[in-house]
Amino acid sequence: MSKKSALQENLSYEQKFLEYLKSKGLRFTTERQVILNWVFKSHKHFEAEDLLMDIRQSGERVSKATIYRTLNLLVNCGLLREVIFGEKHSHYEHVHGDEHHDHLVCNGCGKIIEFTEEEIERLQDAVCLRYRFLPASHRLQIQGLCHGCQRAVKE
Amino acid sequence: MSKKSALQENLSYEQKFLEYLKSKGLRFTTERQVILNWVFKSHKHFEAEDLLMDIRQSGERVSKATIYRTLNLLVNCGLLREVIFGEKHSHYEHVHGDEHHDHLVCNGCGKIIEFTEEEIERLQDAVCLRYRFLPASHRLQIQGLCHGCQRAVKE
DNA sequence: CTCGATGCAAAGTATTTGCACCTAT
DNA sequence: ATAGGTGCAAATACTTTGCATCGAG
Repeated sequence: MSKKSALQENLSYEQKFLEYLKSKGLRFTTERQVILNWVFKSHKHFEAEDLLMDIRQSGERVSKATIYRTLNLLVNCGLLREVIFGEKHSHYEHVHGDEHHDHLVCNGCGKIIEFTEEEIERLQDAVCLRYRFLPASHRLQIQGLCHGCQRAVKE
Repeated sequence: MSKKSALQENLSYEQKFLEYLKSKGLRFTTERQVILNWVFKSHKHFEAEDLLMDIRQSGERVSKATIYRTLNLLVNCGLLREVIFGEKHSHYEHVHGDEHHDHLVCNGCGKIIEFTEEEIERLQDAVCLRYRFLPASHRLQIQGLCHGCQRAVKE
């Protein structure tokens, strides 16, 4: 299993999006191209507003409505996942193949730590089996204080 | 360990709320009394809107603003927990002592199945230890199809 | 050429807030 | 008496939608 280069990854995102659009009879517009590029330019979590700002600052121009419409498409085609961190607006992150991770959310500084724990995933499947439930996705997030913020509180 | 009667439980909720209010120099008003009664009248998950409707239909009168303000108090004093089911508005459920459960959410019929899995809780603590993270609360929810809805899809 | 896409502004939701009046303590 | 509380309506924050126009295939 060789690691894919950033370029290859980027191409595969575009590939996947193109296939999705074609399968639904939708079009690959300039705006969708621009948004796709920005979404996959960094690997951080982001919000619709962040994306809008970044694109505006770069000089390119896409309306807020189109941002929202396109983010929904990207979620539906499996390139993005919506992760909720307790705030009222949506946060998004990239989906990489089958890899799944969960989040530790610091109530102090807002930092988000990603972790994976195979055993928890396995136990979730066991729970689903027990209830004859067919899982499609899941979210696990633990809120608390990161190491740095614990020390800040003690002082 | 004897089971507490519904009456006893209800009293203990009121007790806890009263103590919380006193500790913060807040007042126990008629409106807060009414809301408290309705919140603990049933054991189901509910939303602010549900509560407002129920109270209005009963003939008692509390404004929407007061509902929201009081729900926040009840969350802060540990009597309610906010559970998020992917919708844009908040859902609440009762907190019973230390017992914690998580949710299976059916994308078909909206049914919510509660489950507890000690081992998952234990593994979460292990993860926190690994990252020197101090957990305060967590949410795990699995979305998918319940048994009934799986059959409906097959047909 | 045709139908889907875009931008804009208006409409929705869910929740919070400012303020004048009210009431528990 | 005096903070804190309440209702109301207006304000907010995020997201969706209607519609006239635009552009990809």
